[in-house]
Amino acid sequence: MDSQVQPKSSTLADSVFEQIRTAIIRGELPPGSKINEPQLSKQYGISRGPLREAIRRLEGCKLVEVKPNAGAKVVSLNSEQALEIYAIRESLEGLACRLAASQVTAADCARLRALLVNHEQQIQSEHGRMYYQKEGDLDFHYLIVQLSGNTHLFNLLCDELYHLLRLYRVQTSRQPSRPRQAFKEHHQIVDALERADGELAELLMKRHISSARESLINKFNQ
Amino acid sequence: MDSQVQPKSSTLADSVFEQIRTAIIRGELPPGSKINEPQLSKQYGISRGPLREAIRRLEGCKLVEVKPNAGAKVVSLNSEQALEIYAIRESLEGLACRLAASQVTAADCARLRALLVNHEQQIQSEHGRMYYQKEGDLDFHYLIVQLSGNTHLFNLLCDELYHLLRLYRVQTSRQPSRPRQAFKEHHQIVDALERADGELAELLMKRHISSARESLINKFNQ
DNA sequence: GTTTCTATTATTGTCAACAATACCATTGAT
DNA sequence: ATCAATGGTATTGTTGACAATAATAGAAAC
Repeated sequence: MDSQVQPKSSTLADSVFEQIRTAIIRGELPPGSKINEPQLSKQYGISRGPLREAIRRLEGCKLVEVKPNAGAKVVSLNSEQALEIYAIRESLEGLACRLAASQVTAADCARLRALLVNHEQQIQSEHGRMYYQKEGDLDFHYLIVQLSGNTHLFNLLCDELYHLLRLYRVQTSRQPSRPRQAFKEHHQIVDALERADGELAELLMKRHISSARESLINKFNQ
Repeated sequence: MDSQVQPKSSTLADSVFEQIRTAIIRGELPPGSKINEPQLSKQYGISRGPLREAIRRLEGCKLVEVKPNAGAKVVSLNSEQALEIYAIRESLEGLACRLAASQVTAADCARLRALLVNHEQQIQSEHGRMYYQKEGDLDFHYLIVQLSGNTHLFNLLCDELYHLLRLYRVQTSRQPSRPRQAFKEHHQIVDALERADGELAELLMKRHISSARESLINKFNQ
């Protein structure tokens, strides 16, 4: 019953924290499911001490909710909450674009272009369904946030909000939408970055994410 | 040596988590200081088990950094990191204002005005130094974020970013600046909210926070 | 047959002891 | 006198056991 072999992290709590987190993000621990301490401690081959530390850390990351004397549950997002996060994401990624525009190098832009070209090939080979689906889309957003140079912004988006949104996608197993359109918008954003036009880059990114949010609204409105 | 009596929370880990967090925010546990498990467990009258859970949860909230086999330290922000957070805050509070503008009631605006009037009295009685200093300033920002109706935005700002900034202020024991000007800007923001002018409210709030950031830059540039 | 009460079980919360690692000071050598 | 090595001490990491609470199933009453 013991499934994974831990990748030699110095402390068990840290190691198990990572493992549970990826399990949650992958959907192996579905949203709303209860976290059973004896079962998990057996599964990972550790005692309940470090396991509980890992759970408490996940609670701090808002990936699980723990009620006294009732245990921890994987957090579950409804549509409104997902929209709330989209609004935050729109604002923050717009900021990331504006910051990135003022300091990207030509090499950075080349990397962004390369990402997009690579993704486009996947689009063609997969008949346009793969781009969003396989999270290749996120590579682009990750890189831009990284290029913003704001470490806290990076952690906030990539270490928290993206995880939460992934959680929601797992939950609704929602299909990718408008891949070609998104691809086009991505290129326009890089255009703006190359011209060091921060305001435009911010505007385009906000509009881009807003479109994604709109399509999400339509999805559960019909 | 046992200082506080815990306010009867159901689980010790939760109770101690709160206590340590407020101790950090108040500066009783200064940034960079080491967290000694035996000492704290004695101080709070609990064993190391729940204490470590609390520490791990603080780690998830990014209030402490824990290194394997070396223990936990209260997180310490340098000026650049504080500026990073200010940039995030500017973006998010702008969003909060835009959202709030579309749904505030007259009663909400009245509450905001009442807060400002109350603060103004403190300004006069304290010769203008108290407004920022005593964190009365934050009441206003808290309420606006709350009125945005975005729960995740509220948690993010009020439960994480504000705490981090408070930490920085404790660290530099920085004095309040430009209280009267801030007071004026606050009233202008409420003006915009009353007119349900989301765009203006967002702009004013972003500019307001940007000013605070600028004054922070000047402070450590001279 | 349904409901309520009780007893059993499982799970969570807490603790104290043990193991392992890092920190520190003293000692010895060059 | 400076530096390296070594031993002791303090702190962290981990475990298993115990206590307390909640969940569950079964029996008795209506």
